[in-house]
Amino acid sequence: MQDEYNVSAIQDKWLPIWDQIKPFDSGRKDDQRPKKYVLDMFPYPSGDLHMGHAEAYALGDVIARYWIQRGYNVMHPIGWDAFGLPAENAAIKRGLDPRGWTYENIAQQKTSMRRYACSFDWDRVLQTCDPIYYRWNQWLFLEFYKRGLAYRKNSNVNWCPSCQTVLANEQVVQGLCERCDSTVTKKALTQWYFKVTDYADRLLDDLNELEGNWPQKVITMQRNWIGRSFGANVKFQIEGRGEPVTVYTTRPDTLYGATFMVVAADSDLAAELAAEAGPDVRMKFASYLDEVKKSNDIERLSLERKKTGVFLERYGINPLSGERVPIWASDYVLADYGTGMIMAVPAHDERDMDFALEMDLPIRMVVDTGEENPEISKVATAGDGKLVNSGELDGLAKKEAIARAIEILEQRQMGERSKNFRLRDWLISRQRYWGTPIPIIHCDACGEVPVPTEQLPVELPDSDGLDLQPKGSSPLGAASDWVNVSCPKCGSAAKRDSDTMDTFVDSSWYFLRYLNPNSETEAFNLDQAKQWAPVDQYVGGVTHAILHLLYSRFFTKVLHDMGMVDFQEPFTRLLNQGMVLMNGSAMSKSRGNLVRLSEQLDEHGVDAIRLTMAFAGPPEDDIDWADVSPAASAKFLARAWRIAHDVQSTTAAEVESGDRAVRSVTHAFLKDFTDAIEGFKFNVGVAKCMELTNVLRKAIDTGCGPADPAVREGAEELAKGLSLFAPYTAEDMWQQLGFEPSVAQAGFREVDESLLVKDTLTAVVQVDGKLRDKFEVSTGISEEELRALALGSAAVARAMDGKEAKNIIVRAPKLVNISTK
RNA sequence: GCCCCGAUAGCCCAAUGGCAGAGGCAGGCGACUUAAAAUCGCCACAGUGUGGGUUCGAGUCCCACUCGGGGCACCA
Repeated sequence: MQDEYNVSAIQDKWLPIWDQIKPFDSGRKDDQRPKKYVLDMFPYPSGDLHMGHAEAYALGDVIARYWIQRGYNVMHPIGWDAFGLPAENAAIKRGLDPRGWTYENIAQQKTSMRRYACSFDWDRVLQTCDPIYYRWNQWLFLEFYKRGLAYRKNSNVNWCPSCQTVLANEQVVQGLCERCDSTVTKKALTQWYFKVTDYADRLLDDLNELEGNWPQKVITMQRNWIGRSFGANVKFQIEGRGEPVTVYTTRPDTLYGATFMVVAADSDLAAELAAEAGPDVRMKFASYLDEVKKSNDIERLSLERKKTGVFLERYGINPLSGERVPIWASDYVLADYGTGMIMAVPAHDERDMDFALEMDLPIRMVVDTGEENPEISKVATAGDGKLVNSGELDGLAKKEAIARAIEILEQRQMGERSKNFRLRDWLISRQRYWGTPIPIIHCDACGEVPVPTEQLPVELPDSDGLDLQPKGSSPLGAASDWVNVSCPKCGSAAKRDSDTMDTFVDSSWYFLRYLNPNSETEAFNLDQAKQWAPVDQYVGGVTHAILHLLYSRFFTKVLHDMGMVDFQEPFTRLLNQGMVLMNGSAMSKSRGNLVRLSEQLDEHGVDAIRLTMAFAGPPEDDIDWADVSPAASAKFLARAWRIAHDVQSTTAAEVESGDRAVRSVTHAFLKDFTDAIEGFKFNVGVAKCMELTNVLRKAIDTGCGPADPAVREGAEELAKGLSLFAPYTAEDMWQQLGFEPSVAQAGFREVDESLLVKDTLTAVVQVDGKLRDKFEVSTGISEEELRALALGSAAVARAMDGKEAKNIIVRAPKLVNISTK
């Protein structure tokens, strides 16, 4: 046993011992402990771990280790989100095989993670690029397909010219590619989709159950993203067209104010309406459409941009007023929202107002909101008010008018109540190599034919000889041995679908795969799912607030409907950790402010870095590495270690006979520490450990001395508390105290409430809210006694300065407040 | 433009409506030492972004504003 705290020695010493005793094995059949599933978002293997990983895994580990310490059977697995573009791009750049590159990175990260001493169950590791994993992506895809939840359609999709692949809506941020920041363009392509919109209502409504357990921010972002609105579908007859067209509006009350209609320029309907107009219109429309197609989302969404459009010289008939309204085509109406056509009410909609002003179209106020008449002010009013100029709706308030308008439309069979979502279906096919092949075979005779499940997995062909350079179509198409197959239905020559799946498919259900990551016979075991799932605590960055979390929620609901899981939400609680910054900005090589994790670990030790991460502040806040001091963390750990080292009583010491004041501090620590950790206030938890350390130091040096059993009791609980942040140090302390490993499972002492009760405390007297006197009183003092004491105080009399006490509030035993006003 | 979160000491951060300070960093002083490091001890520093309000009492609750961060933003 060493006499000095030696960081590198204890790191080398404990790792092999933990490997042997496996304190974090969650797979024991006879385990009687209650269950807890703690999950960290799995990493992408793009090189070694960095500071951001170090923070995330330090915090997740605090939670996992806390519940182990509290006697739970904690499943805390890790794996790798191993498919995806970065591996492929890096592989292309270096002329390597993406597979080899990926597995090398995984090996390196795994080594780093083990050294970082995360409480992972290393028997549950998964890698999404393993056929044994992605086979079940394919199986799930086919199950979705069977249920009509996976389908192919042709539409204008987001296209990243740099990545040379399509993107899901969620992957386009401000018109830019989420990955590479290129400007995203549109392209008409036939692509695979998952029908998330079928689940839109549930995805929105079930957010209510997460309230309080997920960060409000994430819930709000998901609500915005799903974007449900209620309104009405309204039919307008079109002159010279047999069928009426339907428009969606949230304001059917303003129907009488509809002075024109607008159809999305890039919609089929616009093309049709233009085609049947005069040659003049056809020409103007064609050139306008050309321009619209050239512009990208950034230009389209620019606020300064003037509205543009073409009058189609066609007219619709207002179903309520019978009025004839002109139809325009414009790009400010979206083809893929609602019906791609709107009724425009410039008086009460800012966008329609802008268009009306631009094109000199009439404005008619139909809701008097009390603001200036929009016909004059040229400013649209959207608030509540009284309906005017609206026939049978006149005099009604907005809400009643909406209901009444829908009622009338329904009576006349010219419309009905309706709702719409901002959420679109999830585009899942990608024209890249390093992903899960879509298990469909295209046959000229039979069409889309699912690969029979017994033929799964459809393994990725070797990348040898394939050109992985992005070129707009999947590299797999060129793997002729692989792509050419016979149709499973009719046997004639057919081709495999050569696209691969979005990697967000992989991560949408991985938390269930951890239950039995090596199974060849099922995606996950249903009984195991009953036992372990859903995830009790999920930990990860807020960057996945929409994408990954929405998709996982969608998958969970589908799996629920398939009868495979008995819950509807995958992640019961969610903690979003912040980022690690340096001098106020994100670390990057190009900024020159990169802090290397490996160097930090070498310099200060694993425990000090982990502790620094936990102590820096609330977990959801960003950590500026310039503001924290890993050296100070190391110093504190040495100080804590010496406490254990200095203890002179044996494990047989009777704590009851120990110094009461020290014991009282230890038990208060147990209570406060527990509260802090459960409330995610890890920084406070660390501070409590420091406080206890300070008290024990004093007790040893100048108090009851190192042989007092109370000091041992305190040191033991300190080691257990520290085990959440600094596993090596804590384990070594535990050994210094005479115990066998592992401290991770030692379990906190029960809080002895009787030790928390104090005989006396300091009561304070305020005069008009200001502190004027204080004195020691018995905790059992009565209100009358305390009042008398306060009124008898000379300091209080001075403060009252002869004024009369108007009101005396007594809160025995702590406080008296005398007001004189 | 709309919505959300935040603002406490030189810095990072604590504080069930009840004494503004738990903890740390940086700083100062002292003990130990031949000296330094390490260690140990002690000290100082703000009245809580601004202005109102509720209350016996407000960092904490309410309203308005300023600044900072984040989200959404032609979705009819």
